[in-house]
Order: sequence, then structure tokens, then C-alpha cells
Amino acid sequence: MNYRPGIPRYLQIADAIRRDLRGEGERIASEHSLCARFEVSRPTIRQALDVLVQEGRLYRHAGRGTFSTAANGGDSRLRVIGSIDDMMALGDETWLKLISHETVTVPANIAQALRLPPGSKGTRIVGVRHAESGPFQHVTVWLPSPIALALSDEDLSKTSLIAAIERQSEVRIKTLEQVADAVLAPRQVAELLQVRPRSPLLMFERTYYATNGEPVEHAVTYQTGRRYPYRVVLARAERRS
Amino acid sequence: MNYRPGIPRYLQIADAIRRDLRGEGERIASEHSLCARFEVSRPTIRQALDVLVQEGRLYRHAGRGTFSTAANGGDSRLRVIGSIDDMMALGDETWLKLISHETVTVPANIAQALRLPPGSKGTRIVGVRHAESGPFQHVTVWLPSPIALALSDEDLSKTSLIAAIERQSEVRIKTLEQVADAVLAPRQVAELLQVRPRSPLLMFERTYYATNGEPVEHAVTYQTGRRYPYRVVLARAERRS
DNA sequence: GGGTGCTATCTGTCTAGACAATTTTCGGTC
DNA sequence: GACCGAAAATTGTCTAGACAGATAGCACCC
Repeated sequence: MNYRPGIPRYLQIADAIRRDLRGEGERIASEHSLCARFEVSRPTIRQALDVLVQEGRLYRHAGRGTFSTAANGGDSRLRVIGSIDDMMALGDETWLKLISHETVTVPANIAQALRLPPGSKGTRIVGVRHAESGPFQHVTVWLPSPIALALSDEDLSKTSLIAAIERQSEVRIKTLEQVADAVLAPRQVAELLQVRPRSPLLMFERTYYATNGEPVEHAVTYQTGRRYPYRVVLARAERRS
Repeated sequence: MNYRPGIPRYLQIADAIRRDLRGEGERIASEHSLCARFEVSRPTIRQALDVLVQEGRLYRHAGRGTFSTAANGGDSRLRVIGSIDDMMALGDETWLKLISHETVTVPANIAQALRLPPGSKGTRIVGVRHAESGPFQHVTVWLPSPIALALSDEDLSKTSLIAAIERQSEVRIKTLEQVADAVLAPRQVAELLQVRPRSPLLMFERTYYATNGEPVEHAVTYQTGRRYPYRVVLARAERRS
């Protein structure tokens, strides 16, 4: 092992081990043998393993060994972790293919969610979100007109919509309310997502609220669970003893 | 400092420091002086501080010192309002009708999620959760044997399983990892949920983890989105400077 | 054959330092 | 007074072990 100067050894070791991770649940070499292989002391090896345990790629079991987790399977970048920012970070690895973008009269149930008077005009954006592996999400977004005015088509395809709204206006998103359901793919949606018609899809209805409590965006998405696993990690509010 | 035996010193030190944390941005004592105060070596102090940095309560600045953050409750990386507890609160208005409860060999994929050696025995509980409006969730729970031993059938039907585990043992649930998908109802599940076979159902695979990071429970649920809407509210974590 | 206890292996915790890198402080120089 | 450099303080990285606790495998005894 040739260590590059200027970079801590434990990070270089962590990188090397991360690269070698293969299947899930497999036992990796013991700390003692890693010491020999990388020619460092055990605390340094442990520091390197700590990095990977922290990333969720490894877990340890006293007396048994250290094992790899499932998080190594190629798609680990494509996972959603339960905070709004992580959902927004989707925009980094995916892009939206715009299908339509127009001003229309908002249907009653959407108007209610956005707290608009019945019969109001609003902006409806329809698109398909793609990842490397292909299209995985059909999304219909409804925006009140004031919000929509600040946005360009470029904003929509290149970044996440929420990020664009925050960049172009003073509005800051604070909470997100989401209702989930399972539905059979409508014909047109199935076509765009390249799945068979009437195959089961996850459907999410999300409403985003600003700091002041005003609804900012309402979105209905259809997505496949297989192609892009919808994964959430929730942490419990901590109670102090 | 009197150390209680059986509990690692670095955790006891972390607890002591956490208790003393006051305002935000304040500099805490240097590692060297903490060594003197707690009568341990510096690596041990650093291990204790690592815990608090990991929790988001402290941050370090080489050459300047270690400072407290604003996070007075919870892990600021993943903040989700009420999700786990909301899910647990299901137990208040619903009840589980037990279908089976037996000790079996754990299938490979479940063993992996629970980090059990392949071929281990575990407890499988199958049931249907009912609300006033009827059955809405088919659940298959897998528990490692040590956890399962502490539970009675009464615990299972009257309350939420998580609440029962926390009441009957020292284990405390900290995080929940959930993967969602949409599937067509298997025949037997459809019967129990009183829906047509092959109608679309939400499927969740959840793994619950204890405070120490060990998996405690793995559950696979099928549920209808209509009869009992699956609703989540996410709040954004404050960003640290 | 089946349990029982020993032993080897492995991770968990901890010691007592060393040197490096970064930042602040302070004194000296111009 | 302004600037610069040295020194001090602080965290970052790393060594070379020690002992404890947990687990699995194996030989042994009944």
C-alpha cells in the first residue's frame, strides 16, 4: 500500500475497503489482518472502519466479525432519506423531462389543498423524472400563480422544483405533508414510465408548506417501487432521561 | 468522577458533557483539560466527543476548540416530526387480530435485515390490523428470539408491538428504515383484508433499529391506502452554519 | 448422540504518549 | 501604530500495545 501524503491514512484505507465491498452480508477481513495488509496499527484500522460503519456500509458484531450491508448494491446513491432536503437532493442525480407547462383552472380538490378559492387559475406542470436507469416517476405539479411566475423551464428540468422556488423567491419550504397509496397505472402514465398498463404503482400526493404555513406546491406522483426504491429513514424524536 | 462499572467510560463521559451543554456556539473545555477532569486519556475523551459530534450537538474546529450547536433535541440530520410515534400510536385506535405466532427458521433475506447468522431461528407473527372501518393492514413481523421471548400474546393484540417491546425490555427504538412499493394483493392477503384479489396494495418493508444500532424488528405489511390513509409529515432540519 | 466446557478468534474499550496542522495570541521590529 | 514572526494552545492523526467481553468451533465426557 502506497499512501499518498497529505491525505489521512484512515481515509485512504476506508476508500480502499469501500471499493472492495462486494455482496451484502459478507464478512470482511478481521481488523487484525487488515492491520497487516495496510501496515498500520489497529486504532487506525478501526478509524477507517468507523467511517464505513457511519456510512451504513458495514456493521460490526463483537466476537463474529465485521459485515457488509445491503447499502452497497449499485443503487445506494438513489435512495431517499427522510428529510425534505434529501428529497430535494434527488434533483442532483435525476432530471425532469417536461411534458407540459400551462396555466389552467385548478380542480376543486387541488384548490382545497393549496387553499385557493374554487375556480382559481394556477399552473400545472407535468413531467417524467429520469435517472440513469430510466424513467421512474411521473409527476404532476400544481402551483399558485404568484409562485409559478418566477420560474423558467430551465429551472424545472435541471434542478428540483423546490430548490428553484427557494432560489428565485423569498419563499422557504418548512414542512411537507404526504399521503401514499397504491394504484394501477393509468394507460398514459404507464407508457411514459415504460411499464405495462395496469401494473401497480406507488402514488404520492404531497403538499409543501412555507415557513409561514402557506401551501406552496401540490404534487401528485406515480412511481415504480422497483426501478427506484422509495426508501425512508425516520429517526425518533429523542427523549432525554 | 465515579465511573459505574459495566458501562463504557466514554459513554458516561459523553452523558456528563451532554448534561452540561448550555447555549449554542459556546466553546467547551479543551480535550486536554477534559482529560484531567475525567481522569482518562485523550483517546477516551475524543471517543466521548465523537458521540456528541455524531449526534450533532458539538462541532470541532482544529486550532480553535470544540463548540456546542443549537441542537437541543434530536439528531438534526434526520428530523421527522412524529412519524415513528405516530405509527406507534396506531395501537390506540386499532387492534391486531393474530393469525399465527411461531418459531421458525428465518428466510435468508430477513436474516440479513436482522443481521442474524444464516439459518437462525426467529419468531414470525402474522396478523391483520383492524380499525373501526374494518381490516386495513396485513402484517408479518419477524423478531430475533431474545426479543420475542419477552412478549405475550396479549401484548401483541392490544397495543403496538413496538410499544410492547419497549415496555417489556430495556430496548429502545431509535430509527426506522422503510422501503415502499406497490403490489397486487396476493390471494390470501386479499381475503383477509376484504379486497378483491389483485387489487393494488401498498407494501412496506420496515426494519426497526434500537439505540445501539441493532435491528430489533423486521415487518412486511400490506395495506390499502383508501381505508386508512398513510400520511406522513416531514419537517425540515435546521441548517447548521 | 448430546451436552459441556475449553480455547481460539474477533471486536470493544482503554492507556500514554508522539508529531503534525491549524489558529490565536503576543511580542518585537520597522 | 502597523506588520510580521515566534510561541502557545488546540484539534487531527497515529503508534503499539493491554485486557475484557462475545462468539464459534471443537474436543471431551457422560
